[in-house]
Amino acid sequence: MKLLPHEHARLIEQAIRSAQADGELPVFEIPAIEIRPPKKADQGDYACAVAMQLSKVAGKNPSDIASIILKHLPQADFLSSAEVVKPGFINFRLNDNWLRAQVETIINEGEALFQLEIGKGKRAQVEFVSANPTGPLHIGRSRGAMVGDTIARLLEAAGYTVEREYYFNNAGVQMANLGNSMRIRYLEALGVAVEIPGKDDKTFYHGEYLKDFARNLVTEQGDSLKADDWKPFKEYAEKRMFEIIKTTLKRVNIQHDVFFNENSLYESEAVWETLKKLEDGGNIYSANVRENASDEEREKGKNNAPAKWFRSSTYGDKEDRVVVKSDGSPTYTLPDIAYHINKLERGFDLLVNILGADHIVEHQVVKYGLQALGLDTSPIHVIIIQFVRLIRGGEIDKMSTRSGNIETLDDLIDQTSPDVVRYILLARSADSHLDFDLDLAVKQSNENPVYYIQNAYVRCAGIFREAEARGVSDEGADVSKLGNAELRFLRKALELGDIIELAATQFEPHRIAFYAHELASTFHPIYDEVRALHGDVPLELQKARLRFYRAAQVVLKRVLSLMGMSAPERM
RNA sequence: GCCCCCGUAGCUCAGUGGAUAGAGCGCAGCCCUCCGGAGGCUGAAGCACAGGUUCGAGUCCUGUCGGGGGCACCA
Repeated sequence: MKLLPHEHARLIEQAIRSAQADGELPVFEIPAIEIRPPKKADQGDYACAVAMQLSKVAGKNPSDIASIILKHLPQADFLSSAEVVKPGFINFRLNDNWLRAQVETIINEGEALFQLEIGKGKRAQVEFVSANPTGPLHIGRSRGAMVGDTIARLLEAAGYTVEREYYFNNAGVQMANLGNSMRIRYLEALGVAVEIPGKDDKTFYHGEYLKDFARNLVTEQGDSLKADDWKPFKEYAEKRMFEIIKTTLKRVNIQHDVFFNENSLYESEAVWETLKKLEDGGNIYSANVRENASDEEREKGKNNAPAKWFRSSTYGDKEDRVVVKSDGSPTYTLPDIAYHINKLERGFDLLVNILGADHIVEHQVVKYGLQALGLDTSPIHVIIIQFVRLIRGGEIDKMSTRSGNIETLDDLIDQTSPDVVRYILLARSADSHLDFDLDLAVKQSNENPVYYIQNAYVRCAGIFREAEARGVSDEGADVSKLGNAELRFLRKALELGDIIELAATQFEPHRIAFYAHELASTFHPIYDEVRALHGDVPLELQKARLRFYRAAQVVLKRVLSLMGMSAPERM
């Protein structure tokens, strides 16, 4: 299906070239031509402001330029008119018959509606969630989950072959803490007198889930692990936790293709090879404090054994970073650089990484590391997600996995629905903080935009149930009978391709969420106004309108599926 | 102190350097003898402040003020 802004832009470009060939416009380099629907319907269906931009290089006033462009504008089947307006806008109107014919095009394309070719033959990877399996997913992570999965869906729609990846750290301190916590719960479940660490002990995971695991483990293994250290407990808890996380994600339609664990970077020696490469490039030095440290830091670190520092300041960092601690173990940074090297080596054309706002600095350091190794970081795109605050009873509810007082994604789904959770977490720009008002999401779920959007689809489904009961079919319908109301919806429907393109290339999945709402709010008045099966409507018109609702249903379903939401047949 | 994000309607947020800045919730009214009410229509109400760039700024730049987050030999 055509992307109309590109089609219009091509016409204008041809017109400018033609005018230049005729000497009506001077020769200049033609800029990227932006076409978009104007804010007001009476300004046409698409508009172009290029004449204003060209005023200086062309040495003419915008209106004259626009008129010249118009004079040279080639014919196009989708256009009915083009006109020059005040300062120099060129406003286009779509041809109504062409628009009506799009009903059939939409139905034919079906679930592949606006399947684009931007990423044709290219492979993309989206890494998201990537939470360590130390507890159930909480709302903070969930936002990245919805954003990441929706970006993946949009990239697929843009033509990419997409892999969803989950990176987790099963080598670090947190996982050892998990093992220790599990071990304590296991001993507790056995009836051994163990001291349960207090709430302020940040090395202990207080969640109820570990108690459950412990009871299961006692059932499975009895007291045979009584004398073991944390390791088998970590293995057990990790495995169980992942089952839970995967199950939770599946509830909201998310499935990763690859689970990549940090351990494998140690097993393959990639971590140490990365260190070696950095050392070979002269990027590493050994010292007890960083070079250029302040007196205060120097004093504080003077008794430290030497650590290995990455001279990231060479690449623009404000200070150097430790990559190997004085005890010889690497910080998170080193395996993370190794991981990104691994990603780049896997040959993806596009690497999208969804991170929480607390990872900005870390990611910068990784990037400096890759640059130090002379790698091209241009395929990597990082999407920083701002925090989610849970609002309950008008109060801000701070979330932390380790406090035990967590609001999990599962809880949230239980209290609302997978579709509601997906939509609310998606319908916000990643740059904005998101206040998730739990009371509102639960109490007012009947007035939720999610239902408003889905109801548009449900209404189509209802019409077809009724049509079937009455024996009315849309086979062989004559879409030329469709009226202005239906045309309004079709115009909006044809913007879907532009939204997919924009959202996929800019990694802004919230755009599809807002579009979905706009599309629904275009639909509902029409549904009120355009009766398909009413007794007063002639049969041929009934068929044509049914055909229209068939197309509307296709568009609505496509939009819902791009957001990973269901398209229910009934409410 | 330094770094990142945000300041748009009473609240929560959209808005790609273009024309008269949009939605949801809330508020004030109105509409269902419909195949289909988790619906439709109308109204009140807004770009934090000050400079700058530009033919044109909510959008870009600088500063001020306000809110959130980050500044470990944690991950």
